[in-house]
Amino acid sequence: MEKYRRSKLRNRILEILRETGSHPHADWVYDKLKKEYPRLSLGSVYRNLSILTEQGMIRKIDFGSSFDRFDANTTDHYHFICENCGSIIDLKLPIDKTLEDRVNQRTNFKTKNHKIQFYGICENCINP
Amino acid sequence: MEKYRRSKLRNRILEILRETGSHPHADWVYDKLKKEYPRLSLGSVYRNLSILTEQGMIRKIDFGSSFDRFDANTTDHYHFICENCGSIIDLKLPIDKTLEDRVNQRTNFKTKNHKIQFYGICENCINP
DNA sequence: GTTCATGCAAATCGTTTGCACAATG
DNA sequence: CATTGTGCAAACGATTTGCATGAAC
Repeated sequence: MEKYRRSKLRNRILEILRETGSHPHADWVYDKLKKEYPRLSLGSVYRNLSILTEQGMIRKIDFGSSFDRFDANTTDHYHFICENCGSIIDLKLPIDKTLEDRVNQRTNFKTKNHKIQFYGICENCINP
Repeated sequence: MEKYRRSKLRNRILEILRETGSHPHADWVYDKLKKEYPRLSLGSVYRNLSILTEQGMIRKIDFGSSFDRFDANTTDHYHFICENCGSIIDLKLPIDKTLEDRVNQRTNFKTKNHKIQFYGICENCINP
């Protein structure tokens, strides 16, 4: 009971994504494959990216929600995102700047800042 | 040389955002204020949220880029985001599960996972 | 041959923008 | 009065979807 058939295009999209170290947009994939598949449509790229994501072959980089959220707490803080109810909660945890040191020691990047999101189940959803 | 005048609506939006601990969408703010301002338009909400963000009174919670990005590396890893060229780079840094312990100790949440994004300047942009 | 994948174009949806009028200073 | 804020509706841009045709099995 396979849900999806084999598709050359889908395999190729996965290949392309694996070859590049970057984290491209659908558009970039489309441009990259347009020469190879002159009749390629952007819709098919989106469809296949979504199937590959569902299959766990690739990941979408985002916060889960597709639209903008705003936060009146402008001091630096980490976020907890409840996987059940979707709410985002500010954490009182102190900011750990040593994490940035770890990056600076192991790479040639200059890190200035970082954000953390924790995922799990919030208090309200554990004890309703 | 003030850039913006005082606006009752904008003050009210800021108030609403400060009152709630959550991190609402524009839509939620709109619904919340619709009774108070029956002629309110969603456009004005967006405009004011954007002004408040520019003024540093509130923050937008996002990755900076407005469209979806995909990652063929499905093993857990942290990301480095270059503030100059915008590229997102996978880090080889080990995942630090003790961070989740810190959350679990101080809250009643059950944390299962976390993501980190580091922001700064990448190697290529430091030495072009 | 039946079912899923594709190209194409139209639809969708969150967000932005142009305009005429109201509010601010 | 000069300029910014607002409501309204239209525009925008990334993504999704419906439909007819082509590929997979």
